[in-house]
Amino acid sequence: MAEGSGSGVLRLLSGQRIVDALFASHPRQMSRAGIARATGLSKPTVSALIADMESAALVRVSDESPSSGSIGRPAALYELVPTARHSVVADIGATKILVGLCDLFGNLVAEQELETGPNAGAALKRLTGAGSEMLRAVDGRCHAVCVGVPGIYRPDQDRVEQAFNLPGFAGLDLGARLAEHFDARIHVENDVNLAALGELTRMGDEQADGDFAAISVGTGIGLGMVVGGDLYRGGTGSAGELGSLLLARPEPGAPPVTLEDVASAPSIRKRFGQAIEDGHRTTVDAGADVPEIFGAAASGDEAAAAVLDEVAAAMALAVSHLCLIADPTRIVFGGGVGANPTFVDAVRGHLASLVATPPELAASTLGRSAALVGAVSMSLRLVHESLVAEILGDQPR
Amino acid sequence: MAEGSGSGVLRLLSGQRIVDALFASHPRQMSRAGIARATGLSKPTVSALIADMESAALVRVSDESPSSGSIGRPAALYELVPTARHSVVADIGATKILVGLCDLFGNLVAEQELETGPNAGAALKRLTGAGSEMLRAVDGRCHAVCVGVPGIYRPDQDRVEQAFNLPGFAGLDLGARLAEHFDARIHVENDVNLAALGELTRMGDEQADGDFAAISVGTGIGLGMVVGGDLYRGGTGSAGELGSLLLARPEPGAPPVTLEDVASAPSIRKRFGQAIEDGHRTTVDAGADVPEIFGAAASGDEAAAAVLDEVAAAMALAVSHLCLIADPTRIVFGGGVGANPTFVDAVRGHLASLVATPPELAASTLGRSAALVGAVSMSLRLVHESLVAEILGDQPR
DNA sequence: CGAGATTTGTAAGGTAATGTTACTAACAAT
DNA sequence: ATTGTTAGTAACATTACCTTACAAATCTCG
Repeated sequence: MAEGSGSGVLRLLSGQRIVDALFASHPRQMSRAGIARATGLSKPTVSALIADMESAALVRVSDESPSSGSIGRPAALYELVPTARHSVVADIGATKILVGLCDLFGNLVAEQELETGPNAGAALKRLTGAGSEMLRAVDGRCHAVCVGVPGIYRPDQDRVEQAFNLPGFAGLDLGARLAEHFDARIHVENDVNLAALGELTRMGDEQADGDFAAISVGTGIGLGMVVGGDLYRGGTGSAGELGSLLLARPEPGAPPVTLEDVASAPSIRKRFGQAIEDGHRTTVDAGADVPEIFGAAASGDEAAAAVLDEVAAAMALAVSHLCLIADPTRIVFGGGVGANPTFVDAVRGHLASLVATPPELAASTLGRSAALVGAVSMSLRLVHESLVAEILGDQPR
Repeated sequence: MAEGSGSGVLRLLSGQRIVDALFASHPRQMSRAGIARATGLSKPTVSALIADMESAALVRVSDESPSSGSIGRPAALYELVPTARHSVVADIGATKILVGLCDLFGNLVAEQELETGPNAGAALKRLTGAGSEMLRAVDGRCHAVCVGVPGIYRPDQDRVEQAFNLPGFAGLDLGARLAEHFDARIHVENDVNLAALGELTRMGDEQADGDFAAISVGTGIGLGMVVGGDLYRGGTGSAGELGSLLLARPEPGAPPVTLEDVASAPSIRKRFGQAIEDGHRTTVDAGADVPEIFGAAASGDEAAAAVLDEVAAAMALAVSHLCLIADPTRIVFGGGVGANPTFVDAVRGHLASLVATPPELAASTLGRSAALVGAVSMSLRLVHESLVAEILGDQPR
């Protein structure tokens, strides 16, 4: 009842240190003596905790060659069991849902693409069904579920909001719905935020020292930020609504011009058509899609170049605001428009004249799976947080 | 040597829980039994730790009436000794330096105003001298020093940068200089960031659930943000350079127009003179200062109202960007211009048409001492972090 | 091929810190 | 005066750690 500090707290701390050391080592194998050196714990302590973890099937003795070549008694190398826990990850998009299953190390061991369709309930059922099926296939327990949605999710109210591309999902209590199917830690997150997390993990952990932003430019425009290793969500969960950013003070009577009105994929196509009507020369069809337009711009097409310049200038202005307010050290552009290197180059050119020390700009290499990679990363965080407590806490006290 | 988990870690955790409970209680007095209830620790444990803290003069038995009126044996009420530790706080401004001394609870027990002067070295000497004198007066030890500067401070390099109003401070290794005079934890921080922290503490801890921003508008324009209770500094420590924000895409050849070009105090005065030249009617002198101009605008003066409208519109546009990118729940305006309620009202009016759900806007009530209050708050954080370790860690092992 | 070196892992004992139980102390109310 | 209630303490048990010492397994060198 007392829940004091003496009942296992220290043990959990020590266990966490061991698991952290195992995750951090390359390759993820260590002898107990090595763990003791790495963590500062004593050898007997490590042995005792490892024994518990082994009986809980969290770690096992590796089959590897017993590290021949070194002097002394050969070590018994322990490694984490990748299948000890699985997580279901998903990215709900306007037309497709990506579902995956990842193991303790974040390896995607299964992946599937579903139709979103018009009916949120049916889509959700397909999602949970696919996830459950994947779990059954590996005969695994589910430890965490992380789902990305193209809208604002308020964790305190468990409601999806402003998911305009997703009929039926508005107001949905997605967390509770998922909890009906999975006895696991549930996490719902904006898809652009997850994409930012995905890009960050792809970059390698070491470059993640500064603050980081990911801008997704496609049908809409969104911004995800990672601050000090954690996602930044803002006071009401609606940070990063970059698409609604005003490019200039609205004239009285005239409708305001937002970034999305200039730099989203539909706007770019419309502006290209307009540029041709305005008499700009071109070799491309007026109904071209964005990659064609940008490709033409890169090879000197006048109308396409004019549009690209206009679009990049608008985005550069928005990025300059972002830099002055939030000062990220690196920005990755993703989405159908943003991942285009021609686009990023053009933005970089404009930005140089707006900001004294512009941050690094890069085009995403993850493509459509950025949010799913981010969901994996988020799942791993959840696992790291609670895995040790679950393993060691359920011991007979 | 081993530095394992067993050497006092648990004791520190328990001690921290006790001190936290004491700081959180109102009034800051608790019996040992009450502490045991509040922390979940057992009574003997609490007694042992309190005994150590009492012998270290961190806590003492309160003189208060022994809580008559309640049944049972009267409790010995313990309280933190406010003078157990002191912190030196300072706010270095362009013309004045505010120096203060605060106790364990953040009460300012001494305060003094110095001239900044043109010589950084001499100013620093006056500052440290005043601080040392205050410490001598209370016969106290210095636990933390927190100093605010009007520029960017990079903790990793210990350098003050972009302190344009502060001749001699550019490139100064302020942290090391302070460490020469005070054997204490040293913290140097941008003054606007400290002001944000000050406004936050003034608001009361409870309103601080969301994210919070403070915008200082005076000779220059700065932004400080508090995210999840912590100051947000950005990737290179230069987040919040709101003054340089561009109000529109710069026309080729023309100089870019920044927020500071419109909404800083000098710009406002200049624009008011311009408005009169342009033929706007006025009852105020053309060389009026900002409070006079805003006062006239409030009572219907045409030229002043035109300038106020222009200034507020520009600020509202910048705030709209801030809202879409960072989504604060509350913004406080400080500084000579920003603290003016007429100004805040005008910005609020413009913002309503730019943002769907605008955050709460308020004028600062702290005035010139906002940064000093923030420095006190930051000092208390430092004290909270290291106080228990210092008291309990120096026990004979 | 055997002795020494070297490293891993285990066993035993000691220490630090906590919790539990049971007790005494002090006061209010009946 | 007795009873009840709450505060604080003393003694003991428990947890979980570290240290020291030692056994086990292998390599190296003479």
